[in-house]
Amino acid sequence: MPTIKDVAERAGVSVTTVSRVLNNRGYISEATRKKVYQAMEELDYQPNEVARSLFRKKSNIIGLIVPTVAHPFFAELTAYLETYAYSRGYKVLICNSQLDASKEQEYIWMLRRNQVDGIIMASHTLEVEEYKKLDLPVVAFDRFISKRIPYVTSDNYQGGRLAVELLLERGCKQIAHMCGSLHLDMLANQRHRAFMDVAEERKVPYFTVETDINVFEVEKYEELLSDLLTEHPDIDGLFLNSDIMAIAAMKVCRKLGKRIPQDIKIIGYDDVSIASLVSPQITSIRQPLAEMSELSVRLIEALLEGKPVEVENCLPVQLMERETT
Amino acid sequence: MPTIKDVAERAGVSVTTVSRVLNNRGYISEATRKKVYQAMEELDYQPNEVARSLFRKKSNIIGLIVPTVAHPFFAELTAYLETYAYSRGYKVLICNSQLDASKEQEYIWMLRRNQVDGIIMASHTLEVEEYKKLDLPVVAFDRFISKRIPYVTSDNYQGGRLAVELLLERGCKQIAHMCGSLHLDMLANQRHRAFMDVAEERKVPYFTVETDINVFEVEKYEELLSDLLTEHPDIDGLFLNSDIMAIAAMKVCRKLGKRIPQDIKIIGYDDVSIASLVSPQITSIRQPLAEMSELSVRLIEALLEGKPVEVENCLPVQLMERETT
DNA sequence: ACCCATGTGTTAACCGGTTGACATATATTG
DNA sequence: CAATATATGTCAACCGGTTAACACATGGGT
Repeated sequence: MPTIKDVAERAGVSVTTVSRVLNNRGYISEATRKKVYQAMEELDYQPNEVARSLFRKKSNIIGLIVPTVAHPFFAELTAYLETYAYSRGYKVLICNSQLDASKEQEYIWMLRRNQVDGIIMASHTLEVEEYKKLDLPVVAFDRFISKRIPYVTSDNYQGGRLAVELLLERGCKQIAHMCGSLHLDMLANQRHRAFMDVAEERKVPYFTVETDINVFEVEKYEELLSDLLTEHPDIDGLFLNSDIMAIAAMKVCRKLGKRIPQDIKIIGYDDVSIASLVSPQITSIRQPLAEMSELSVRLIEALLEGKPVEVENCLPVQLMERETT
Repeated sequence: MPTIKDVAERAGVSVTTVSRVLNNRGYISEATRKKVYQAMEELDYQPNEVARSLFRKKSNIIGLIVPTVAHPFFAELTAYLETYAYSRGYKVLICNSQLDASKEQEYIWMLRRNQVDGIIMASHTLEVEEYKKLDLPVVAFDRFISKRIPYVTSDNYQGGRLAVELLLERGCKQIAHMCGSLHLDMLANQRHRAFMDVAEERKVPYFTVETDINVFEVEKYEELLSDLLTEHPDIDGLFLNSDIMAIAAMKVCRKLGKRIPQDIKIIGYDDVSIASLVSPQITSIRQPLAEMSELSVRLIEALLEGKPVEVENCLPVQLMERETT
C-alpha cells in the first residue's frame, strides 16, 4: 500500500508538504496542491487511519454492545445508529454480548484496547464499578447504569399507560402483561408499573408474566402464554414488552382458537418493521429508534468535546394502532 | 490511560522487559513476570491495539458490508458472523450500504483506510475493477464478483427445486415465484432457474414476479402479489425469495380470503427466526447461516495466510416444512 | 530599506508498542 | 576453565502520519 512518502516522491515535494495538503494547513500554492492530489490519485493512495489514530489519540470508532443483533429491535437500532454515526464520521464496531456478563466484560476490554471514542451499551449491565474505570464516554441505551452515565430511553411509563388505556378503551375486562424479569433493574419495568397503576385505578383484574433473563427463547414465551391463557381463559387483553412477544402471543391465540381482536386484543412494543408486516398487523407502542440512535451518537460526541450533558434523555413514545386491537 | 512506560516504571523493569512479558518472548524469570503482571493490574493497563496494529500491519478487524442490518436475514448473518469472528480474535465493523453503489464505494474506501484485514461483502456489487485495486482479502456472500474473489453461497438451484417439488407434491396446479430483479447477476437467480426448470418438466403453468432492485419496500411486495393473485386467482402455490416476502404473501392472501395452506401454499426462503415464529409457521428453504458465516471468516483467514482457497464455496440447503404447505 | 506574507524544505520529536543487536552479569554444564 | 544458557538493560529504528520550529527565497507594500 502506498504511503505518504510515495506520494511525496511522485509529486516531487516533501512529506511535510503532502501532510500540509492532506490537512489543509499552512501555505500551499494551487499548483502544488494539484500535483499532490494527482500523485495520490495515480498511486491510489489513502491515508492510513491507524497511524492517524495513534497520533491524534482518536479512533473515530464507536463500540455498540447489544444482546444480539439478530433480534429485530437491536437489528433496527444497529441499522439506524450505524447509519447516523457514519454520517458523523464514525465507524461502528458491533458486539453481541448474548446477555453474558463475562462476554460483556470482554467486549468492554476489547473496545478499550482498541481506543474506541465511546461505547453505546444496549446490553445487560455489569457492576457499576467496571464503568467507573473506563475513562471514556459511555451512553446507556434503554438502561440506567449510574448517575454519572447518560442514558437514552423512551417514555416507558407513558408507553405502558397508552397500551393499557387502549385495551380498556376497547372493552377489555381482564388483562395481562408479559415482560422481562422485573428483578433486573431495567427502565422497561416502568411499563409494568404503568400497567399496574392503570389497572388498579380502573379496578380491572390483571396478571403479570415474567420471562427469564434469557429473553430470546421464543418457545418459552409461547409456553408461558399458553399456560396463562389456559389457566385464565377470560383474559381478553394482552400487553407484551416486544413485538416478538406479541407475535408469539398471536400464535398461541390461534392455537387456542381465540380470534384477534374479537376475542382477545394484543398490543406489542417497539414497533419494529415486522409489526406492520404480519397479518393481522400488530398494534404497538413505537419507540423512536431513529431519534434515539441519533441522540446516542450526539451524546457520545458531546462527552468527547467535554460538554455537559443530561444524564436522562427521554423521548416520547407513540401509539401505533393497527389490527390487533 | 496508562502506557507500557508506566508499567515498566511501576514494576521496576525496562520497557523492553515489559514487552518481552506481554509477548512471551526471550528469557524472563518468574519473579519478573509476576512483578510485571502485578503492575499491569495495579495500573489497570491494557495494551493499545492501535499502536500494535500500526507496527504489525494487522488490525484484526473485518469489515462486513450488508444492504441493511435491519433486514432479518442480514441481522442473523451479522450475529453469527460477529460471534464466530470474535471467537477467532477478530472485531467486526458493520456497514449498511442501503444498496447504494456510492455508499458501498465509500465504505470500501473507509475500510481500506482503516487497514481492515478483510472485507465480507454481502451487498450489491460495484464494478469488478474496484475490487482488483483493493489488495486485501475479500469474500463475497451470496454474490459472485469475479473469478478471483471467493464466495460463500448455498445451493440456490437445489433450494428452488426443493421448493417447487414440494408445491407440486402438495397438489399445486398453478404456481408463481417472486424474486429480486433477474437483471442483477445474483446467485439467487438460480432459484428462479430451478423454478422454471421443474415447472416446465412437469408441464405446470407458472408466473414470475420480479421486485425492483430496492428490495425492501414491503408495500411493493404486497402490491405486486395482490395484482398477481387478482389477475390469476387460480394460482395455488407461491414460492418467494425470502421469508419476509412470504409474510407479505400471507398478508395478501388473508386480504383476498385465501386460506393457507388449503387454498394456496406458500414457501419462503432463508428460514430466518421469524419464519417459525409467525402463525401459520412458514415452510422455508433454510440457508445454513451459521456455517456460511464461519466459512466466510475462515476464508478471510486463509487468504491472510496466503493459503489457496476455492473460489466457489457452496453449502447445502434444507427444506423446513411447516404449516404453510 | 524594512517588514510582512507566501511558499516550500529540513529537522526532529512524537503517538504506543515492538524488536533486533549487543552489552553485562550470573549460573550451569561439560 | 571454557562454553553455553539465563536474565535483564540499553540503544536505536521502525510502523505511518503529524506538526512545530526554523531556514531560505521571493514578492509586495509602506
